[in-house]
Amino acid sequence: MEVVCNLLRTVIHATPDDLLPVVYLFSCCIAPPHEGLEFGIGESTVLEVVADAYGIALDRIKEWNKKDLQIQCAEQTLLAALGQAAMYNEEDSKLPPEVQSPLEEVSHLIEISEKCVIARISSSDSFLQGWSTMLAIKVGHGEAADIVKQAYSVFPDFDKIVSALLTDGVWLLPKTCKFTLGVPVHPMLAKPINCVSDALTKFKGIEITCEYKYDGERAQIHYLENGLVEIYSRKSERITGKFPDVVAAVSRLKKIIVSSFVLDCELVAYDRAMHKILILQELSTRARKDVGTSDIEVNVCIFAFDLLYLNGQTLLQENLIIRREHLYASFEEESEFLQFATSITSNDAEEIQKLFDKAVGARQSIDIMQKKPNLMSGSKTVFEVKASDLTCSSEYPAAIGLVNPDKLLTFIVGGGDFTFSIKGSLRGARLVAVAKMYKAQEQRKESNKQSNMTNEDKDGDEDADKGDHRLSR
DNA sequence: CCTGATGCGTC
DNA sequence: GTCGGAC
DNA sequence: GTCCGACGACGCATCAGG
Repeated sequence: MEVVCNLLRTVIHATPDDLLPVVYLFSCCIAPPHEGLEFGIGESTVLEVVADAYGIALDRIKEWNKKDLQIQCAEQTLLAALGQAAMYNEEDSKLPPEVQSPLEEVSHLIEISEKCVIARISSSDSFLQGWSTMLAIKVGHGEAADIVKQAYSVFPDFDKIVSALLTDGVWLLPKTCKFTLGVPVHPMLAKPINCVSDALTKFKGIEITCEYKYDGERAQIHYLENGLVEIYSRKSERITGKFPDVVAAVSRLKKIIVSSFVLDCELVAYDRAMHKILILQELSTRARKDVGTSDIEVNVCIFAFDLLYLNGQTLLQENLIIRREHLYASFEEESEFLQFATSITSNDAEEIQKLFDKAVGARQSIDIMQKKPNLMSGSKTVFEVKASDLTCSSEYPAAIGLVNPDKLLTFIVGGGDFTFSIKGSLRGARLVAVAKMYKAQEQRKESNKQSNMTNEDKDGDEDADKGDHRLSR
């Protein structure tokens, strides 16, 4: 924590322009999730790079990978290893004496990087903690962390948040970075419990509200003033192209008075002839890219359960009951296309149990959930902000670097930038960059080691490491 | 052109 | 989505 | 309790190889 704090402090003082890259470095991503920028590096890629960098046959690497090497979380591992390797300084650059073969060296790097990654990621939002702690120190207040977290949960865009922080400071953050149409807010997730009575115990004395949790795909639908529609998935990926029918339905079924909205809903496969909900598996057979309205085979019904934004104004500060009223008032139900999620508000155990049984009995794939207490008690705090809301997507946990708009891939490591221009396809270009990076690092270490070894022992594959190089935790 | 391996998203 | 370990 | 990783099933998208 202190290290993170000092790092950020130093960056802000010395090279404020680097703050954004550093923030991305810490937050394990290269762009806001809805922009769809990804590294696209998987396990096989890592193996290729490793093979290439060491001049070892790919087949052999693959064999090792099966048995001894245990490369997991490929992208995270490799990138972290690269970053860590690049950060070696004179004192630290010595490999342990037992590390002899290239394979062991790779394993060693992976091991180091694993620690690095764990240290960073396992403290949940260490980046934000450091951030906010630092800011809190700066302004002599302990609330900074919450403000930053709140801002990010509602407006997950570091580009804007960082620049707003630098120019206007943390206290204005709620104003400079607020919920914005077209930027998906982190969805509120349900938390599993064992039975209805557990929930009642937990929420004792608080009025609660319950609703069906339909078995489909979570969607957050943004409708802009100009009629443009965007749909975002649970992980804030833009999935508009997968659901042209939903775009049409939502445009048609919004009431006249509605000029813009953000609808939180579940997209459920639906048999319109039979008026029947279909299982999730049916939904998953839909094509995903550039779907035309005419070639849709599996229809969906929108089960709407929340309205986060309406006619130019956020509803996030309202409680769930109010938001529901807005929801009901803003759309026409049409059973084949859009339905409101079945719900009741009650603290009577039997009534709730009845709804639960109905959900289970009538439609096997539907269960029931309870919203968070502050959402149903009329509290002003609508979207509870937790550390988990800030967790980066697990898919790309350790992106070291970022892709600039001008198509440069930049690695920010070891106090220096390594920039490679992108040629050809993005994917291929990234691989080249990674490979170059790796080789450059190799050379650096080579010259550091000097005295040791005449050359890399390319054939040093004998029995590799029996030690525990696995990435266990 | 088809096919299997791989990647990656959904739950 | 579930599970279980760490705090 | 909370957080966060590992884990599983499934199906589309993509691409290398035949």
